[in-house]
Amino acid sequence: MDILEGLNEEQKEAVLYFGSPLLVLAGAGSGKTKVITHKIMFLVKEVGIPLHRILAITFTNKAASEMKGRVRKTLGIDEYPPWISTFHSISAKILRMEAEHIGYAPDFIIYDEEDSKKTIRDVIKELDLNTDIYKPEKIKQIISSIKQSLDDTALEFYSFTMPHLPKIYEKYEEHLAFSNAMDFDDLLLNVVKLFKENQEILKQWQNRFDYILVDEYQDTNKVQHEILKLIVGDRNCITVVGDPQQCIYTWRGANPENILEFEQDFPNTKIIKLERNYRSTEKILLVANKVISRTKGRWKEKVLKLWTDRKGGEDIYLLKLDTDKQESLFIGKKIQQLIRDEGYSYSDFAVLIRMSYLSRNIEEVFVNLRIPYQIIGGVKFFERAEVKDILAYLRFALQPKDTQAFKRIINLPSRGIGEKTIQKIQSHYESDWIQAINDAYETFSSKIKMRLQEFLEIIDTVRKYGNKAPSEMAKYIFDTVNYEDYLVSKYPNDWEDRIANVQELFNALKEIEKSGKTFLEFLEESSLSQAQDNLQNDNSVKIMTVHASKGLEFPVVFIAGLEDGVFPSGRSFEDIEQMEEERRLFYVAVTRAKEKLFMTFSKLRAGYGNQLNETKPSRFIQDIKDHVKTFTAGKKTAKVPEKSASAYNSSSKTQTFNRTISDFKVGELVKHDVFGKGVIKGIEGNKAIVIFEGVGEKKILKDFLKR
DNA sequence: TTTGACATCATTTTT
DNA sequence: TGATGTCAAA
Repeated sequence: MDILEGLNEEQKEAVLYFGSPLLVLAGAGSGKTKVITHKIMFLVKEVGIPLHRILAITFTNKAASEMKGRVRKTLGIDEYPPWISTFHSISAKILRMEAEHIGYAPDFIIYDEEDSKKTIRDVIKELDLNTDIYKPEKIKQIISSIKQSLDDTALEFYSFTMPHLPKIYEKYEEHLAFSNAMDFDDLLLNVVKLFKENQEILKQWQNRFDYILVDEYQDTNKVQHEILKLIVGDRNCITVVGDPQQCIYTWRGANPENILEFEQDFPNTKIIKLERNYRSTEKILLVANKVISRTKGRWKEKVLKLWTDRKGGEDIYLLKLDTDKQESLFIGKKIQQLIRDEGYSYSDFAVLIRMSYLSRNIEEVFVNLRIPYQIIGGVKFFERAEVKDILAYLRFALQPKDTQAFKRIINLPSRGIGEKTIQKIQSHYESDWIQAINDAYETFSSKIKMRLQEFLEIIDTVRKYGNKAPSEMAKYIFDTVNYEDYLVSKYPNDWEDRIANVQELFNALKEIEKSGKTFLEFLEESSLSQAQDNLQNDNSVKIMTVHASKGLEFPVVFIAGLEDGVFPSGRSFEDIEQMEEERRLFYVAVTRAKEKLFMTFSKLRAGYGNQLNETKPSRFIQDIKDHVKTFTAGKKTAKVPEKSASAYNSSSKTQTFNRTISDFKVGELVKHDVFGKGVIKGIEGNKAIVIFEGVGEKKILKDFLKR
């Protein structure tokens, strides 16, 4: 395959540019991943850089593995490129190799969000502080933002209201250290520390890579930026690709301005803009451009303006519904209708939402309508309590320093070991929890001794075989602790689903035995797994948060819940910066659509419990209302332009759905609103197989055929 | 000391 | 809805 095949002028320029740092400002759907893949080809084939000396950083694991596959295929090689990965995975890889230099054992454990929060809660309790002032959630956020920004002024700032904050921070770090654990932020931060404190090691890592590429650069934070700066050094070997308008992770330390300041850190930066969009219709892009042109950001003049030569396109609809149930129902029915009428399949659709809990209604309706769907995001597989429980046993056996794993399982299922016993054990802690139990052992009553003995025996067995046969050990744990009974009594409503999840965990563990991966590698992968990683290419409608939709595209997109307080989120009301991010988020949502775009909002929406609350339409609607067809479902209201409402009604296929029709015969000539003329090839129940002129064969509900 | 029943609370987005 | 905190009984 030719390196420049199928690329436009700007893309070619970006691929071939070499000699100084390159910043590619690439709008949504402008082919930025393509540019990166082709650039890797160029570097290997033309510049002569060995593939394993190229470091390519993507935003998701899924993007990484897709890129790996593509590079492998286009270069016609067998092995997978080793250094295409996410920031977090690469950092973990580096830290495993260099752990000793920063005072960690190489088998450190990665604490997920829940583990970290629990650790902070423990610390706050230990220090006997008031949890109304010292809220674990908030404190986790503060610590996280400090670690992400390499700047501890926030510590001072919040110390006015929380004088013990520095103490909590310090204790939290201590806890992590003695658990031989790192939180997500540490994975990045420790790489910076490692490189800054060990010039020799930094040099070695610089020497490992001849070129560095970064995708989705707009969502990198300060630490990630720092890692890049360190690895690149004073060489000219970096290309970053991104779009400030798609920066949606400022709450994780990213900043749309970072990308614009790239030039300052990397002198002689060449900038190439990709504004030609290959994804969406002109009408969709018009709305997208409208949304983002209202931005108040300082970098307003640098906004990319997307254009396409896919002129026209289908109208974009904005629907107002009475209740959230109706909203879901509309979406479901519309999907079915488009499948029937226009030959779409389930996998062509995505429903985008601002918050994961909005998926519940939609899910319910889809179940009723028998629409196959997949929810991406929400509670992830490895975050499910039952999965974490079993994994915690394995984790603890592997790493008996792991405090959160220990606390999770020591009394699960209940074996009569409560808070006091744990405290006593903790007071004997020196090297790890097993040692602590043994040292505290003699102080306990015979009953507790027995229980601890049982626990230690389980752990001992798992320790012996855990690495070789993790799936066997998972089953062993499941049986020995009567985990099934525990699930049944704790979750009388959905224990079956939960057992199925455990079953799935067994399978996943079996897989690693086959693939030759270690259990530690598996653990690492699972803790760094992302929402998109589970995305399957099956024939189902995808329901996901806008965040999870980053980088994806779909022929038909629904954006649900366009209400003030939902989208934009109520949390963003007082903060201009946050509101700007909501706007960018909306922009990302709109630009996922290739052909059709529907936006919906509901007058009433259920909050927690099941209480219906009145809503206000999203303020973003104001910006786009001239470019979309608005209508109200059900009753017409005065506010809706007469024309639009009637336009919908006349074009609404659902209205014509119940026509009674006499039977068609094979060979009969028919007409269809969308596909035009055709001839019936066969009949299957209420559907007909029709060959349409210039369209081909389609299965169509007879109701939609005319003679 | 531990457990389980009950009340109360809050919900963005995620590596 | 579900997760967490509080309190009295075992």
